[in-house]
Amino acid sequence: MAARGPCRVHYKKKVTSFDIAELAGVSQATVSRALRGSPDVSEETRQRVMAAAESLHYTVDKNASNLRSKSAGTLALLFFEDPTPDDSHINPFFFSMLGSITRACTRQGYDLLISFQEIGRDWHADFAESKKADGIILLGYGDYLTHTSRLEKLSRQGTKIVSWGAVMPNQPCVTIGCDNYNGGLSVTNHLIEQGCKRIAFLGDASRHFPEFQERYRGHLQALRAHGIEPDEALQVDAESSQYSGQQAADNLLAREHKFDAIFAASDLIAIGALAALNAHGIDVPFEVAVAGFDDIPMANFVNPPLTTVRQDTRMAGDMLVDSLLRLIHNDLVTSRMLPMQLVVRRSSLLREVATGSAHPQD
Amino acid sequence: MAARGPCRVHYKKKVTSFDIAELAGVSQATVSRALRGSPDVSEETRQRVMAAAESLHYTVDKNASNLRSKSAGTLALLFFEDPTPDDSHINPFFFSMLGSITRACTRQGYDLLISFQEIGRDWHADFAESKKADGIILLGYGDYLTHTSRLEKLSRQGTKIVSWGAVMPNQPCVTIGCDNYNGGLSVTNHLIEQGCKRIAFLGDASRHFPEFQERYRGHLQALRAHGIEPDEALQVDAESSQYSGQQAADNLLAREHKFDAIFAASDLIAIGALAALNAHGIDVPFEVAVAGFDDIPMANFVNPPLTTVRQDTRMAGDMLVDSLLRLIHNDLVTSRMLPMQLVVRRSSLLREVATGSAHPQD
DNA sequence: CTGAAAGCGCTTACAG
DNA sequence: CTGAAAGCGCTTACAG
Repeated sequence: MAARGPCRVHYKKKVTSFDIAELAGVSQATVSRALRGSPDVSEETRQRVMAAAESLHYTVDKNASNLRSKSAGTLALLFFEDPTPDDSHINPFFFSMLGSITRACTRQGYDLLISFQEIGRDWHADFAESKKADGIILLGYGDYLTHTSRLEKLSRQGTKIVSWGAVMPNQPCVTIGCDNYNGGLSVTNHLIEQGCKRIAFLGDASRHFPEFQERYRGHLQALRAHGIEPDEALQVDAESSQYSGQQAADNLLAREHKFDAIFAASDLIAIGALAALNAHGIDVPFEVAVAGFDDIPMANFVNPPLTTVRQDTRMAGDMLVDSLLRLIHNDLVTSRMLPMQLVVRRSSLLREVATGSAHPQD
Repeated sequence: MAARGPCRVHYKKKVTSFDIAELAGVSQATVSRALRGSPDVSEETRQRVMAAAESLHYTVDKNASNLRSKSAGTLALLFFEDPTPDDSHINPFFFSMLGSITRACTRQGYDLLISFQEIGRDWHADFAESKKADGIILLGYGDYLTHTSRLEKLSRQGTKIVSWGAVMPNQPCVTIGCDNYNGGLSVTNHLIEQGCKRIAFLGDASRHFPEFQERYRGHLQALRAHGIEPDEALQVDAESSQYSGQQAADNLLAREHKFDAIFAASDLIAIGALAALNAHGIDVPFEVAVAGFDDIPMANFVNPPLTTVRQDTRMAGDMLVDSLLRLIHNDLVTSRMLPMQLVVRRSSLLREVATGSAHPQD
C-alpha cells in the first residue's frame, strides 16, 4: 500500500546544510562558515552558498546550532507580577516594555521566550526556564521580598538575570529602573506648586514594593522641603491595579481626613482613584488634584487627562537586553537608573502652567 | 598559570543524562525514558532517576531533545498589528490574549516565542520564524488584505498557522475569532432600546478590517430590523487606537450631522471618542450614548464606564493553542467562532436596565 | 522492563 | 581559504 494522505508531509525531506553544500559545490563545513559570516570564506564562495541556500529556502536549524555552540540564542522574559485571578490586569506599562524588549532582542539576533509563571511558585519550572534561555529578564511590580531568596539561589547557580525595578544597594541581581525617588519628588513638588497642601499617597510603600517605596520617599522629601508635615493618615496601601486604586481611594474618603490631592504610585492606581472620586461626585482637579506614575498610553485619554511621570520604555528595553547580554558574555555590568520626566496634564492643573510640556525638574 | 576569574564558569561542567544514569545506576536511555514519562519504565526505576535528576538540578537540554525528536517544542506568537511609531499603542486586548496563550502553552508543555516583526516587511525573517517554532499564532487588528498572499505562501510551504480574527470563508488559514456580527447586532439593538435613533459607527468597515466589517454588518442589520435607514454620513473610519478614535469623533462632530449614539468598533476607539466628546462638553450618555467592543480592563474605569462586548480571552487563547497543536499533529481543525457577551455600563444607560448583567441576546 | 547504538543537523578545532 | 572529522545531548527503533 502506497502511503498517502497524512503521510504526505514526510515526503518533504528537511533541507540541510549538506544539500546546500552539494548545490554550491563546497563542503558542508564551508556552508556553515559562509552562512555564519565567517571571515575565513572567500566572497565568491559565500555568494554561491547564499544563493544555494536561498533557492532551497534553507535556514539554519536552531536546535542543532545551539546544541553545538552551547548557547540558546534565546532570552526569556519572566513576568513575575503577583498573579491576579484575571490574566488581563497586567500593567499596560509592561506591555510597552515588552515591545521594546522584543525589538531589542531582534536587533541583537536573539529570540525572546515569554512566561508568566510566578517565580514564587514552581521552583522547578523556573529552573527549567533558566536552561532554555541564555538569560532571564524579570519584569513586574510584584512583591520583591518573596522573590529575593529565589533570585539569589538562581544567581548562585550561574543563571544570568537582570531585573526591572528599584535600583538599590543589595539587590540580588543587576537591576535597571527609573529614578523613582526623583519622580516622586517632582510630582509632589508640582502638586505643592499648584497649591495643594494635603496630598494623599496611594500605594504600598513598604519594603515589599521598593519602587513604590522610593516614590514615597521622594514624596515625603518634597513635603518636608516645603515645610509640610507628612500625615500618615494620608497614605493608603494599594497594589498596581485600577481596582486596588479605587478601593484605596474609597478607604481614604471613608477616613474623613481632608485632602486636596492624590499622588498615586502608578497610573492604574490613579485611574482607579479617578473612578472612585467620580462616583463620589468629587471634581478633579478642582476639589482633588490627581497624579500617577508610568505614563501608560491610557493616561492621556482618561477624564481628565492624567498628570504622571513618564518612563522611557524604549531606553529601558534596550538597556535590559544590553545588560543581560553583557552578563552572558561575562562583561562588566552595573545596575543603572534611567531618567524620568514629569508630564503635566489636566488632572492636576489648578493654576496656569506651560501646558503639555514637561515640568522642569528641581 | 592557573586559570581563574572569568574562566571560573568553565569549571562547572554541564550535567547530562549520563551523569544521572551513573548516579541512578541505569543506562542513559532509561534516564531519558523515565524523565519523559514513558510507560516502559518501572515505577521504582523512575523514582530513582527522578531523585538523581533532582539532586543534580538536572534538566533536559531542550536543544538536544528537540533536535533529536524533530520538534521545536515552541510556538511563536506574531503580532502583526500595523506598527505605530510608538510601540506602546498596542491594543490591551491582545495583552489579555498574550496571558491566556502563554498559560495554554505552558499547560501543553510548549514554549512561546514572541515577535512583533511586521509580517508585511521581512520575508526572510518570517520564514526563519517558521523554522524556529512548530507553528505560528497570528494576532492583530492589522490590515488583513496586505498579509493574505504572504499567509497563503507560508501555508503552502507547510508552515502551521492559526490566526485570531474574523471567521469567514476563504481565509488563508485556520481562524479563531469571536462572533463579531452578533456582537455588533446586540450593541446596536441595545442602543436602539435605549432610545437612540442616529447611531454613528466609528471604525474602518472595509475589507481591510474584516472584524470591524463584521461588527458593522451586525450594526446595519440591527438598524434595518428596527426600520432605521442607515446613514452613510454616520460611519467614520478609524483604526484601533484612542488617538484614531478621538480624531474620528472630532471628524464626526465637524460634519454637523446629528447623532445620539456612537458605536465604536473597539474600546480604544470608544475611549478616544469619549475624550473628544468630553473636550466638546458633550454629556455621555445623556447627549450621546457610547459603546465599544473588546471589554479591555480599562473599559470599566473610564468615565463613564463603557458599555462594550466582552470577548472571552481565556477561551480564545486555549483555542488558538489547541488548534495550532492539532494542525501540527495533522489532526482535523476548523475555524471557530466564539460566543461574545454584551456588557452594559453607564456610557449607554439612558433608561433603567438590569445593571451590570449581560444583556439578553436577540 | 532495560541497554547498546545510531543519528538528529549543526559548529569548530585541526590539518592542509 | 577549504575539507574531513568529531561531537554537542538527547530520542528511539532494535534486540533482548
